[in-house]
Amino acid sequence: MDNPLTRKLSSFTDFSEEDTRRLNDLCRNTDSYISGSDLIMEGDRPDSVFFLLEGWAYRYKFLPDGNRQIVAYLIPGDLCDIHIFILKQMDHSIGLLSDAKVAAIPKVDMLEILDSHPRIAQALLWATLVDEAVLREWIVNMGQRDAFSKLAHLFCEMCFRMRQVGLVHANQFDLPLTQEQLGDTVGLTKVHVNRVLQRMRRESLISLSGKTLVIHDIERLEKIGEFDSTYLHLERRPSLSSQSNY
Amino acid sequence: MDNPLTRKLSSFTDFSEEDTRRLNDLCRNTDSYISGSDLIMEGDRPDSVFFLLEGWAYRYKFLPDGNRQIVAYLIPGDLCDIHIFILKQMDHSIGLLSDAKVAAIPKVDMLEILDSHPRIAQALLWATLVDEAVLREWIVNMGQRDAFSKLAHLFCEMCFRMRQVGLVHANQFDLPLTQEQLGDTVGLTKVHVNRVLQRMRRESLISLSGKTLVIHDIERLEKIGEFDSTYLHLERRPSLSSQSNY
DNA sequence: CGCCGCCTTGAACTGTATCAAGCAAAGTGG
DNA sequence: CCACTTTGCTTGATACAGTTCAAGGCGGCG
Repeated sequence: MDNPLTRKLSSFTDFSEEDTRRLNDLCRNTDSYISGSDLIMEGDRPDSVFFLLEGWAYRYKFLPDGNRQIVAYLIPGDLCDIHIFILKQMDHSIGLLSDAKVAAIPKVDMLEILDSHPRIAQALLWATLVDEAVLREWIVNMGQRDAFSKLAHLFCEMCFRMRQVGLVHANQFDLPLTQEQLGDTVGLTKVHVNRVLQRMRRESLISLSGKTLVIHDIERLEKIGEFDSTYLHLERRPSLSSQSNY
Repeated sequence: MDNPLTRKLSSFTDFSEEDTRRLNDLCRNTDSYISGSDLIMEGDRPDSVFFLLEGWAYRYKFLPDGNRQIVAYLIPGDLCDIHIFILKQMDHSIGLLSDAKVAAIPKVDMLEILDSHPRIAQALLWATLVDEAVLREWIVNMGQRDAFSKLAHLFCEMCFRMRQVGLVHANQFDLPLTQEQLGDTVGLTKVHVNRVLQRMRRESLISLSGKTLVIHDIERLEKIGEFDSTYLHLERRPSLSSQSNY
């Protein structure tokens, strides 16, 4: 019942009994993967949609010079490309940052659900639109903020997203990233990330050790990162009636 | 007939007579806007989908300090958020970079087409997935490349996109941007953009004056920008049969 | 004509990268 | 269970890409 997909999508709409049952069915058959493995590689043409139930994953691209850029994080409740079957091939890879539990939903099942459960279809569409909004906000982050603000913003975003799926307790949550990966996310070197983190600790903003982040002063962190959560579209829309599933 | 939407979407699929006619109908009623005006503002909840027929537009966000980040360019053939009616409000604004001709497609018409013309629906979905891929590539651009490569990459991307809609002739096309706007796109100051452009001119890579960009050596520019067009998904998929419209 | 937006140039400054080394914790294999 | 390796974190010194500030020029437009 209490699965992260249902939980996440519920912040967009209320599901019928039937909807909820269908969503839970989807998550019945799961596979376990170990940290560090890749779910999908650039160039692949997957025939299932992967849906993350436990653990963290990330989208990334490699560059000719061996550098890597992380372009998104996936946390429990997130889907890897609902409509991947439209494009010819993946233009990026998806790797796992922790051991993970994943449900692979065959294309046909996916299509059937999208057809027969408009409310679910709409909620999934909402989720992909939010993903897009997150990409835009990352561009803002990389283009306009200094190192300190960049990381502050990232931490705020992950806190909000993790909270949405019930994985934050007392402003504390899993963040299974190395400092180098943080750097590859916001376009900094690991050395500089290290120094920024130290400053954050010194200023009693956060604690980060092992794979756990504790945010001590979220208001201040939001201010520093110029974080405004509206782009996450967490609030319910006023009315959902009379909406097509597109 | 020869309208940029049809032309763009044709690079994804072949339309039937009926599809083409419907697409052309959409572009029958157009509005003209002048350069500098805003099509949609952050916070709006538009009830039409705007579709750009002539001219350039851009998505942008303002920051508390007054800085601006450009998060996308829209060129003829591009749509502003097909499914905007899913989200509660716009999380960014869309402004015009030149005088423009725009078709406003009422929500109901949009929904009707999506329902009754699966091939069009699929093509539009393809277009939004490409938009998303472009966002990811921009993140890579901002995170991993130096000023010279950033601008080289941007110019290559715009050249490919403009070519797709038939607006490039002899490697020359409209680029109605100030140096400051270029800077707001890739996260540089206008001063530095200026110096980079001068270097590009000195090295006979481009000419840029007025609002026209000429690329003299696209191969070299691609190499400098590490540009690889696969993320634009310009190639046809092998088979389009037996696909749902999702 | 005179103003204003945009481009250009120069000089000084700084945030972040680079390079290099050391250290601690966690695996790994014998 | 201990040596060994690996991986991630930390620190310092130095270098430079890109910023900031400031001023001048030029072309288009009211």
